[in-house]
Amino acid sequence: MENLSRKERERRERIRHILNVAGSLFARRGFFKVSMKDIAERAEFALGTLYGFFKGKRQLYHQLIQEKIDEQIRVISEQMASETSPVGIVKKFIEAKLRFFYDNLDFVRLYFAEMHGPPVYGENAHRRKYQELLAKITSVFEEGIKKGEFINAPAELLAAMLDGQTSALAFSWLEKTSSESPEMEIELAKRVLLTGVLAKE
Amino acid sequence: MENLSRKERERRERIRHILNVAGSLFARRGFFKVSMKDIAERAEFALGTLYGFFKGKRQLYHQLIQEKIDEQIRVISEQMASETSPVGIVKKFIEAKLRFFYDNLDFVRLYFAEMHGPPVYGENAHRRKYQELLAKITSVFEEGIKKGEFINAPAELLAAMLDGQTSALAFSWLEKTSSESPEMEIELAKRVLLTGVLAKE
Amino acid sequence: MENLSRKERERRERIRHILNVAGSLFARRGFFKVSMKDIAERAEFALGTLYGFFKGKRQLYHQLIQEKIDEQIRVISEQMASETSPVGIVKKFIEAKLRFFYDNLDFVRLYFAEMHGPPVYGENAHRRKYQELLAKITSVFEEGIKKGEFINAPAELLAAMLDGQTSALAFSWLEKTSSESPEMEIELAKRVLLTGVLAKE
Amino acid sequence: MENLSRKERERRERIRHILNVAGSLFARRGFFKVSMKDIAERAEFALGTLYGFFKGKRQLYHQLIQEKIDEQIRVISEQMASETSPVGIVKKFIEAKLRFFYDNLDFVRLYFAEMHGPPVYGENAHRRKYQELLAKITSVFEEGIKKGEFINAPAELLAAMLDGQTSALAFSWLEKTSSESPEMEIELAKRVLLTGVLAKE
DNA sequence: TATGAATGAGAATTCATTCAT
DNA sequence: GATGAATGAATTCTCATTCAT
Repeated sequence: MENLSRKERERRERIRHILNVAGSLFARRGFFKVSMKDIAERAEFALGTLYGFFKGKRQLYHQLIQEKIDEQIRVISEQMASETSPVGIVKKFIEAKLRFFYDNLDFVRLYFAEMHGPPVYGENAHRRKYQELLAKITSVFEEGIKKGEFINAPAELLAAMLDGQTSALAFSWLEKTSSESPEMEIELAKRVLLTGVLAKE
Repeated sequence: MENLSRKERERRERIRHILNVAGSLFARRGFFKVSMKDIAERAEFALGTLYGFFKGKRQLYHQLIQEKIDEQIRVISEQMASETSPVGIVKKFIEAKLRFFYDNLDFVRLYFAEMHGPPVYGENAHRRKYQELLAKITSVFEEGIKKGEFINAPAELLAAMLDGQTSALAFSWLEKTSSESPEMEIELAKRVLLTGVLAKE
Repeated sequence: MENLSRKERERRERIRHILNVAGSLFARRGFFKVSMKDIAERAEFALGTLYGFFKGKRQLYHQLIQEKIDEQIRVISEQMASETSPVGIVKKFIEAKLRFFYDNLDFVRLYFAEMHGPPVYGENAHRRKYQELLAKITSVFEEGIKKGEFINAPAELLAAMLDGQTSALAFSWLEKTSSESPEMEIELAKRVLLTGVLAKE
Repeated sequence: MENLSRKERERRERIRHILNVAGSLFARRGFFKVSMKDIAERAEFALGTLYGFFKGKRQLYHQLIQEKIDEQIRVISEQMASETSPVGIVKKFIEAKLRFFYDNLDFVRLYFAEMHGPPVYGENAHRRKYQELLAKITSVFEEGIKKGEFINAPAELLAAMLDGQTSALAFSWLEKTSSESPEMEIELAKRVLLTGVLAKE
């Protein structure tokens, strides 16, 4: 994995650099309000140079989202795999998702735009990928329901609510001055999802 | 309020018609993939005519979102006002929000794009308005916490989670074949928010 | 055919005007050395305006060639139809082709570029059309050979030679100061084709 | 002429190789649809390396055409020099030109593009060179006319027709499955030029 | 008021050429 | 010399907006 020539290493660094710059711009302004010239200027490359790294604007954007979503799914899936009980898995999902978003705040808006916004292009490969993760959560809920751990309700709605709840917490970080760590939100999300907001009398 | 000349009434009808057409297009394709010509054709007006009704594309979009969000906020606020206890108000919020989205499915995507996506233009007056509603919910939670009805937790996070949870349910309607009524989702949202997903042994 | 609104008539005039301007530029500089901006400037329209008349540069060029070649084929075919004997038809072809080129000197270079040059785009619909005309000439030669009017030789080669000979005469007009009329060339072409260049002793 | 260092010999071989590759590409796609990168890839050199051999794309193309046309003119002129009578010289021209094109089919299209198409660049040195050859043919016709061998007609038109006729035959090879040898076309061209297509009764 | 042709600024992309390695 | 990454000018095409009819 490290048998890369200096050339190749530098190339990857540059691609990484451009993707970071582009990600930050896309997150702030959205796909259509960012021009290739904008990206080139911020990345300190000439306009034409970008086309040596990426086939075009679409592909650049695609790759950017792809990599992050893949990473997100991988990280979350790994965490979930460390647990066996449905409740445990769901807790891990909350933990992993919030931690990932906390470490990738720029990505939060891109994620929302791509998952919930109008399609940037015809493609929606990313949505499908993430929905596979949600499908996994759905089956975890199904199993939990069967085992009597969870209330009897449509599992895919439970999964959607879980996802919406955690996303909303991540989104709140964008608008407020961010806290030191995501721990509080993680604990809160677990607690509210599992036992609700009602105080037990 | 009805002392309107025929001319004026017709004008409003046309504006309404154009906004509906535009809303449907924006929801499907997003602001930047819809041209004024598209809107004009679908609305069966000439391109230039749109500029007699709206100052420009921005303003048209702005007004479209504005009206819907205002209506949404008004409807939800009214419902909430019919209750007095914090728990009751929160339940009403869930009911009203989901019902509104259910009746305005086109608006769900616009809402997501506008609230969570990158700003279409510099403006974000709408977000602020909706956040006032969330602020209201936040203070409801605060009151509920003080009264011992809700668990002790940052109220604005509880509000965010509530909002995310309900939005996720609305969003699920976009992707699945829609059900006959939003009742099931309303009940589920209330139950999960209040008492969580854990089955009581 | 004349029930055209003023609007429509003006539109056609403008299209005609642009095609003329473009034809002159393409003839002088070739497809790739003429930009849409060049055409717009010469036609005294704004760049974007061209796209209201033509789908794009390809289509503009395509239409330009198409119309001229269609007209050329129509004119030549009509003339040929006025004769019945193979020799008479071939003479008419020479007359009509040279006269057409004489009246459309700009088109001569476009014709050469399109018929003999590398394909401007994948398309070669024009070539095929003209080759249908050549095929007609070929069968005229075949008939003439059968009737004993023409020497016994591959008819398609006779057709090719006839075509090359006349094209060369038309091409000579581009480089020299043009003569008053094409009559001399027409007579010469007929004579040389039919009886050759050798003086009878 | 052979006192060349190995270095210099290799250099010339490489130039030859690149010119061949480029000629094949230009013939197929035309000057503007072939990029230096295309040529470099096909020639298995790095892009920048081409600029060590040629000043630029123009010059490469220029040299390619130049060499071929020079060779063609040289070969044809040599053949023509072996005869003394005007008729004999004209026959030799036909023979030599057709044979040259038959042996250099790739060149046929380049020749047409360069001689009859719009100028690739401002230059037309090649046309002038070839026209010197045609001028030679013209004076051969003039002499033949004076001697009573040829019909009395503008000699430069006779030369043009001869050239057009032979070119058309060469061009026919591009579109049909090529024959084994150019002999038939050579004999046909001579016969038709000299005595026409009419059968003698 | 309604129309839609005209405008031109702005965006993506290509490619000949240069130059540091 | 050879390499190919970097450059940026040039080109095609789109579309919000204006304005004469």
